[in-house]
Amino acid sequence: MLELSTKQAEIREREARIVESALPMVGQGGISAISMDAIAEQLGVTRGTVYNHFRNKEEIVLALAILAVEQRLEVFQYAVMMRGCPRQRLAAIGIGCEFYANAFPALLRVEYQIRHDLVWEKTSTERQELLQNCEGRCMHTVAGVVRDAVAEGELELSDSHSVEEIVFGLWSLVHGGMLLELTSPSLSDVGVRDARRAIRAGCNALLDGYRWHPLHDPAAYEKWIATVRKNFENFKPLTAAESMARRT
Amino acid sequence: MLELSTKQAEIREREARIVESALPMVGQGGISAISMDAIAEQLGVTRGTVYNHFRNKEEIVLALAILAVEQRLEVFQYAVMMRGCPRQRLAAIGIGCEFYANAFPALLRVEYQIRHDLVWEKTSTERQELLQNCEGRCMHTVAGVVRDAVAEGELELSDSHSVEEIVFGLWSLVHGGMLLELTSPSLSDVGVRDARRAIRAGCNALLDGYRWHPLHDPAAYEKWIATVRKNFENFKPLTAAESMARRT
DNA sequence: TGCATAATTGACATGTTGTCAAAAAATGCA
DNA sequence: TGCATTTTTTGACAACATGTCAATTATGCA
Repeated sequence: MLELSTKQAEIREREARIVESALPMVGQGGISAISMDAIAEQLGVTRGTVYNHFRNKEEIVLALAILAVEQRLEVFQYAVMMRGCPRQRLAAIGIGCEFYANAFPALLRVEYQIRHDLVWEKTSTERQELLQNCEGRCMHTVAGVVRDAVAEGELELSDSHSVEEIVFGLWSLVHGGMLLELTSPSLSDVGVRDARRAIRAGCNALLDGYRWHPLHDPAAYEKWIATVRKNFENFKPLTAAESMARRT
Repeated sequence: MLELSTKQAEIREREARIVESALPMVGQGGISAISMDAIAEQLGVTRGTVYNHFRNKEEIVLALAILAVEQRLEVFQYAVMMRGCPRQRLAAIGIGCEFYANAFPALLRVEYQIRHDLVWEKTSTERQELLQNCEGRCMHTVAGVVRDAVAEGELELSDSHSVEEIVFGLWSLVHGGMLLELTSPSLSDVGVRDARRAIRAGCNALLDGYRWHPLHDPAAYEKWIATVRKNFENFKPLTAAESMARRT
């Protein structure tokens, strides 16, 4: 009984350790930088054992992506709990995205890496669904705030401004902007010094364009995001082990 | 003399053929789907010869990316020539992006693929600079329209709305949105049926948010983009061979 | 303790990349 | 044209990584 739990715990824990040791690799050099050899060596086992947990590299990356999106979801939910009007809470999610990018740069890269290559062909449907479910919950969190805004009369929907399209617009802007910041070496050559600031400005302009009230007020906004940033100092990250345990 | 030019032409032409035959591979399965063997076989030479042209796979991908951005630049310049007020010409560039994505899906994928992996470590600085220069010219084309709008009094700049930040905002939104459309299998699950429409709506809202006049008028907009789309039917694509030749 | 089951190992087959000396072809020159 | 020189091409080779699997070892349970 004691032996059993010891062994089982070891195996369970190893799954998290595999994923953890793959993270810096994929974070730095992409999927192809993952080395099964290196992972095995780091864990003190042979490659065969690693393959016992994950059928291939891609499966590991997918597991990492799930971890990433779970962490992001955690951040979003933390942001959305803050007290403020819907537009403020939406801004908090935006600041949450920045916080996430700062606190978990490798996870951010994984989110981008996942959208490529033959990952989708080589991985199991179950894990893929796990990821999609998680992404869906992220979007749902944002959509909830948009719906609150409508309910409270801050925002009026139209046929070209559905809740989903608004969420998609914000998502695209933040996602695209951060990707450019991360991967475009020539950004500052082109005159964009502070990509984050530009993304925030873009989001505010976008919301103003949707006529989401109260319209952007620089002073009030700066004050609010300072509060939000302060709040995020108390955010408790999700560990790989916790995330694994949660799924069982 | 005749022999010389024959041989040299063959080599020059082969460079384009290598790039062309790599395009569908990377377009489908990412960088790792490029097979030097397959390329060599398609050209009827051995691998060694291919390595004589490009030091490694990544260099080929980079060459493809240059081709892609050159094609995009061609599209942008075509769009920007259309007769209309600055906001209309900017919309034409947006439609140009859609046209580009439809007409050259593999090139679009290359543009995304390039932003990953160890491409930047393994490739030559010269080719990297070629790409950055080309990207810069793309952004410059867009920035020109923004500056026109300012000159004509359609748009007022502020310290949070510089020309560069506006271009970056639009770029992020379109880039991010198209990437999501391309790679997010769960988009329609989440309620986004027509990503392109959502991107257009987002761009219009963004410009309205920047208070770029004339503000969005659905009827006029639809009419204008119909004209633009019609115009694009006469667009003449740039071939790989032309692009190569141009660089010499 | 001993047997059944599960986990681990490491050698192996396969495939791909990038290198390089030798062979072949092209070029230039007398 | 014939020959020497330079360039291009070739194919064999080393290095390396992946994924498989039969044999070995460890564990769980009666």
